[in-house]
Amino acid sequence: MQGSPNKARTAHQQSYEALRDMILNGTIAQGTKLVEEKLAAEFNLSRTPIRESIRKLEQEGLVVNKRVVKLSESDLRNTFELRKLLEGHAARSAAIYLSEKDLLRLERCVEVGRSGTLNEIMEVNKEFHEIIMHASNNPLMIDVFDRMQSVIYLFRHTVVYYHRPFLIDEHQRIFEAIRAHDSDTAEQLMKEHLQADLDFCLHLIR
Amino acid sequence: MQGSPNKARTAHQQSYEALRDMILNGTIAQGTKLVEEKLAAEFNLSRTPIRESIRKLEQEGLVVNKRVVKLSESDLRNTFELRKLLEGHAARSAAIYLSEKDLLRLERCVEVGRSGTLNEIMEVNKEFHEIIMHASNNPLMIDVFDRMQSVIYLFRHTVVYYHRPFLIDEHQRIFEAIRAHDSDTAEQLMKEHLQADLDFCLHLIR
DNA sequence: ACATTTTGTATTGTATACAAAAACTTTTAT
DNA sequence: ATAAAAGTTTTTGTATACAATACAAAATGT
Repeated sequence: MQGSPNKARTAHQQSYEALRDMILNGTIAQGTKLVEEKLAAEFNLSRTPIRESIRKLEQEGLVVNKRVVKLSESDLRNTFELRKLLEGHAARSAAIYLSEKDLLRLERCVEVGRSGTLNEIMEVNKEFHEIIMHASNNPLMIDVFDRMQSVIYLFRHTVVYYHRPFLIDEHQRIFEAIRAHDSDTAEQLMKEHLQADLDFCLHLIR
Repeated sequence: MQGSPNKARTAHQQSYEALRDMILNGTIAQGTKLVEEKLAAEFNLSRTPIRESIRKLEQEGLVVNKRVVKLSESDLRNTFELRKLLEGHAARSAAIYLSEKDLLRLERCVEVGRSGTLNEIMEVNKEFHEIIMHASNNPLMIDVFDRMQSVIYLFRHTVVYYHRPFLIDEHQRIFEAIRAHDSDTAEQLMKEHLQADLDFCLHLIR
């Protein structure tokens, strides 16, 4: 999909992605004011495409009032509350509708989660949740989920990096509930899983 | 806050609102291609602010690929599925946390819903759902809800205009469940209420 | 010393011009 | 007549200039 490092992208797309990545990996610190002209100079562009990038980042919630967000504890809580709703619902759908092919993909995510490198684990963690979210079959919900990804990323980083215990065991149990078409359990386990993520994050940031 | 009809809004804010309203009330037909220069001429502005307006409408889902959306049956279903999730959850919170003041406001919405003019009914219908949504106390969810408003509006119009039966009765029962702090019932009733809305809309558009 | 106005500077908002790309037409070859 | 190619027009993307606004600092009066 987006894997091809296609150079035929427009300037504002490129600068958007570059800016987003810089925010996500901390190159641009939280709270920094984004000044159009400065960034334009830095990227060797005019203000016009930079402007659009910033607007998009604002829509995503990564920029508020021209400043890079400072994520607070309540942002964390709010994000996970919404995730529990969306992904809980999606897990339920997955238990009913998920294809054989996607079941195998899920299983592989669990396996790699046990044996992979740190980067691989982060990768399959993301994939695990994506596969389930897409099972909702509701493009609107998927879109909301996608919009949250950047913010989620900032947190997920900590979760995996600090090796949260039982993370993969929880994935495994969710996977099994989905495979068994047990929708109530799948939803329940997904919500508990996200709650555990939240608790772990909260524990870390204090 | 925003009640003051302040004329100190920027050009792109004004053109955004104007465009949105034109789409919502059908002045601009669904499927119409939005051409920046044409609109700029029409509004006596340059392309720059128009561009921003269109981008924002795209984020809201009212414009796709430079064309005004044609809402399909599955858009309708997807929207209501997400609403059930968000507003069901909010109704639950409302049953637990809603203030006396907001309870009174809710009650008034039900009353005006029985006795008001068509415009008043549409107004309080919106307010009823807003009060409950805000009880979620989750700005992120409220934001998602707000973003859906334009699309919801297009549908709500039909629902009230064609006098869906039992609409106010359902509001009344939801209100009573909230007042009684019965969160399970409140959530359940809200979901049923939205499902009934959906069914009514589906019935109409066929 | 404190509040208030004035001035200057930084930053965003808007208009305009031109280049690149996309969408349409017409022409040409099969 | 149809499909490909070339050309034409429309539309979008980007750069730049200037105007309006917001912000901070200095100056002025109390």
